[in-house]
Amino acid sequence: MTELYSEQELVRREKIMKLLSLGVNPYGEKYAVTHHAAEIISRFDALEGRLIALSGRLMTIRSHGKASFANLQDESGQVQIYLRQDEVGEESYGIFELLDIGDLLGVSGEVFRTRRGEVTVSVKKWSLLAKALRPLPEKWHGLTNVDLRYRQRYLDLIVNPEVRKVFILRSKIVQGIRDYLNNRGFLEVETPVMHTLAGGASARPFATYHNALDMGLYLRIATELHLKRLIVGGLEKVYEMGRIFRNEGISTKHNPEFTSVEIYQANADYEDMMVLTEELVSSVAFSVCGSMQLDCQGQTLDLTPPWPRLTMLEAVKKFAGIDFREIGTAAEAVPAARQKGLTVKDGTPRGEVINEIFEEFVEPHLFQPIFILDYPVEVSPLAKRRGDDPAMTYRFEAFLGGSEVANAFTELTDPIDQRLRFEQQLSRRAAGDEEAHMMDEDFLQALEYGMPPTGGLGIGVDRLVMMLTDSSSIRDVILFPTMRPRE
RNA sequence: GGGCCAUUAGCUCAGUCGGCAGAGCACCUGACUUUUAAUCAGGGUGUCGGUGGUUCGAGUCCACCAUGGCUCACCA
Repeated sequence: MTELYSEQELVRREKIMKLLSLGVNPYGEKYAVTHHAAEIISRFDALEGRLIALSGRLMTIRSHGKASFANLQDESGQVQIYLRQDEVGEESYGIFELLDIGDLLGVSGEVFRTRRGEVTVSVKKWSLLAKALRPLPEKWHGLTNVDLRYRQRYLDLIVNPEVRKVFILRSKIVQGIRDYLNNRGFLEVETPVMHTLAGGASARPFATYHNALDMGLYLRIATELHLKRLIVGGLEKVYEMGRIFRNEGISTKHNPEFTSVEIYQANADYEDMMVLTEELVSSVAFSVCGSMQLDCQGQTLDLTPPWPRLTMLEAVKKFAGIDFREIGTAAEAVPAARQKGLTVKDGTPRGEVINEIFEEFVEPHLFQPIFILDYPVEVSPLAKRRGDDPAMTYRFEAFLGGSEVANAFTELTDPIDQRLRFEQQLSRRAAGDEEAHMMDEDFLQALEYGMPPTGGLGIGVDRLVMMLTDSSSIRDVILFPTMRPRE
C-alpha cells in the first residue's frame, strides 16, 4: 500500500483509468445549463414535463441496481436526479456507476415529481465534468473543524450551505454600500496601497521593498490621507472601499488585512457624517436583510435611525461615575483612573486617560446603535478641535452590537495645527509608541494649499458584515482569513 | 506574548484504572428500476499531531515542540 494516497484516493484514481479506457474524459467540456436547482423546485408547476439542463456536484447517491437517485448541488442549492438504465442505456449507466460523491456532472432530462413528492430530474443524457480525486467531508455533520474550514474554504462552501449564504450576503452588502454612495454623487476612487509613509491611523504597518526604486514601502493602514488630498484637489465627494493592512494581533475581531470604506465630503462636518452613517447602515441592512431589526448574538439590534448620541464625557460620567469636566489636567486624571483600578503610566495625557476609561467602563455596556461624540484631541490627531473646548475634537464613533463599526470626524484642515499634532505623535513615537503617526510632509504641503471644511467617515466593512450576518468571528466573514501555513 | 482547551480512519467523534485501535457517515464486494440519512449481507481502510521520557507495557502519564480554538494583553 502506497503511503501517498489513502484507500479512497486510490480507488478514485483507478476509476479515472477505467473511465479513460471507456473513452470518457474525466474532465469534460462545458455543459449548456438552462436552469439552476432552486429554480427547478420553485418553478415546478411551469417546468413539469419539460426538458432542462443543469450542472452541479454530486452530493449523495442512492443506487438501486439498474436505477439510481442522487442529489446534484449547484450554487442555488440541491435537486434530486433520477437515472435509469433503460432510459440512458447500459453503457451510460455503467459509466455512472463509476462516479463518486463530489464529482461534477452536467445532466439534462425531464422534470417530474416522484411518488413521495420530491421534484426530480429524470436524466436522459449526462456527462462528467470533473472527477473528484478526494472524498468530501461527511454529509451530515459537514465540516466543523475550524482550522480546515478556513484553510480549505472551498470545502466549507461545498458542504456548509449557510457559509455560502454569508458570503453572498457580504457581496450584497458591499454592493449596497457602493450603490448608496454612487446614488448620492460620491465618486469611487483608488489610491495607492503601497505607501512611502504609513499614515491615517494608529497602527503598525507591514513593510515591503521596491527593488527598482531601491526603497522601502509600507502597505497602507488607512486610505485617509490620500483621500483628503483629493478633497484638496477639488473632488468634493469621494470614497474608497478597499483592503487595509495592519501588522497586529489576530482575534475574533481583527484580521491583518481587512476592508474599510472611507468617505469624504467637502462642505460637510461630523454632524452630516452621523446622518450619513445611520442612513447608510440602516438602508443597506434593510435592502440586504429586509429589516432594520436584526438578530445579533441572541439579542435584537434595532438599526432604525436616528441613533442616540452621547458625548464621551457624558458616557464616562454615566458608566464610570467620573466627571472629567471637573478634571482638567493629567495630574488629576491619572489618579482618578487608578482609583477605578486601571493601570496608567505617570504622565499619561488627560485625553488618553479619558479614552482608556471609556474603553474599559463604557464600551462593554454598548449594544444598541449609538454615536459616541467628541473624542479627546490626544487620541484624534487628524480631527478638528472643538471651538468650545480645544481639548476635544469633532469626532464620533458608531457602536453596533458593542463593536465599533464607524469612526468619523470633522477633518482637521488647519496645516499649522496638523503639523503640531504630527509633532506630538512623533514625540510619542520617540517614546517607544510604534503605533503613533508618522510626520507626513507631503500631506501637510497639500493642506497648506487650502482644504475646504470636510466631513470624513470610515466604516469597517468586515465588522458591519458581522453585524448583518450575526457572525461572532471576523474569520466567518472573510473568505480566506490569515492563517499560519500548515506543517 | 500569558492562561485554558483541543489534535485518534477521508469526515464527525468515542476510547473507562496504563493492558489486542472503536462507532456513524464515506469507501470496497454482492443484491436491488420511485429512493431520499434508501435498504439488506459482508469487509476496518490508522505514523492515535511531532520528538523525547517514565513503564514489563503509553492513544492514555510526564516534558518539550507544532498547529488551531477560546480568553486576557495588545489593537479599532
